[in-house]
Amino acid sequence: MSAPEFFPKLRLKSDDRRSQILAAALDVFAELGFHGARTRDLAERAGVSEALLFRHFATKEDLVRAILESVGFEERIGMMEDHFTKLPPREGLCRIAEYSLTALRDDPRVFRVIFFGVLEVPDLAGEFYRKFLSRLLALETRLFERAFAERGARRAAQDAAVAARSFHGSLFFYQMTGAIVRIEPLPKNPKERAEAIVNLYLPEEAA
Amino acid sequence: MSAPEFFPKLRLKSDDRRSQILAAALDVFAELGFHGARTRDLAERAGVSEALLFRHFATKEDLVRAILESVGFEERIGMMEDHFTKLPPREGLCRIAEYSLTALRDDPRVFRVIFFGVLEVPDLAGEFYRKFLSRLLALETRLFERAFAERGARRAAQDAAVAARSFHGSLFFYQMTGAIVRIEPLPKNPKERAEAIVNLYLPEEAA
DNA sequence: CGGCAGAAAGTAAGTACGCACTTAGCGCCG
DNA sequence: CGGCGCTAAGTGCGTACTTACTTTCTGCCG
Repeated sequence: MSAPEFFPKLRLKSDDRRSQILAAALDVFAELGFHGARTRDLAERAGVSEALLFRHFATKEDLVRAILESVGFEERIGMMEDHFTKLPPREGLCRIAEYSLTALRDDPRVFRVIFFGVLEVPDLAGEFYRKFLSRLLALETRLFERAFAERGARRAAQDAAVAARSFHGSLFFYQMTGAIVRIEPLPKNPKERAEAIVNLYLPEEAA
Repeated sequence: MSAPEFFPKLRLKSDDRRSQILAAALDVFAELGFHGARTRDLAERAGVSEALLFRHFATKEDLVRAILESVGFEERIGMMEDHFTKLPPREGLCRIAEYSLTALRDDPRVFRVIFFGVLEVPDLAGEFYRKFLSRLLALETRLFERAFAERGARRAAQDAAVAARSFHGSLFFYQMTGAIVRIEPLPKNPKERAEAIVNLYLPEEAA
């Protein structure tokens, strides 16, 4: 659990305190998971009393939800949909993979909180799928459809859906082992690895 | 939680009772997760008192460990290593995929317990990686190495490791969405889907 | 075949403690 | 001086695990 952060005990504006608590909570939830994190830990890490914590967030579950909200998935996925759809499909997929691997390297905490949340808070699983995963899968499926079409129409439409799921699973592997099991080392160079992964599905030489 | 099972209240031999408790626990842990399952639930489902439960398993954590033990991973993976290494690499990979998808369809509970255990019981993550995942990855890597070698030595050795991880991730996707999120439907025909997945990595026509 | 001792299977009723969440009130800033 | 930020000190409930005790089986001796 380490020492509580050493904030000078200032009086903060409500919003500032709120986001400071959120930041601390991201840390603690990532380390300990939802059930593992005690409200005491959360308050301590933020350098405030438990009472204040409950003034800002009615329940512990609300706090996780607020974290996931603050990450801004909706916008991020929207942005991906906007930008990557236009790209050549191969590149679109590279960008998705690179984006995922980079985010993972830069801050695995977010992935940990998601995994913990999805497993430990039953409602969150479906919510996450609806708001995020299903949209990403749809985007990936469209990209694969186009990629397959470009290389001769040998493949059925269903193949693109299967490819998208397998591809997304590949990214999953890194998220899971990098953020949760934490034994496999994360790829040093996300861009390079992203291309290597896409190459498995859409070999360059065949282009 | 549903009604407690309707076992006639027999006196059982220690070993029989033990495995009956294990069976019930598999059910409950799969439904509720490690923290979510109360020892009360576990006892109720098995139709015995909590005291008896603790006579058989010293702690709740021991009980999960015993479940994972009873699944017999060590033997299963050993068997895979023995049999699948000899096969043509493409077929070996198909069999691994098929095995995973079939097991998932037949009893997702096991996968749920693993996921929950790995996330909620920190020690279990490393343990699981060492005993199981790393060995499977090694097997898959060897198969990819051979497959790549057969099709002209264009690829570096590292590629096989990346391919194995991506491939395993693809299986992961189904385990995760099938067992945890439970929105995506599981593939109806595991064998067919297994081949479709392997095809993405090693297209038939190129053979 | 009793019958009886001792082990093994089982339980009802705790216990102690950890945890999410409250209450009642203090003091600083505008 | 009013209200906003903040806290010390609860509260009560849920839960993993125990204790102390009863019931049933088993094997052995006369």
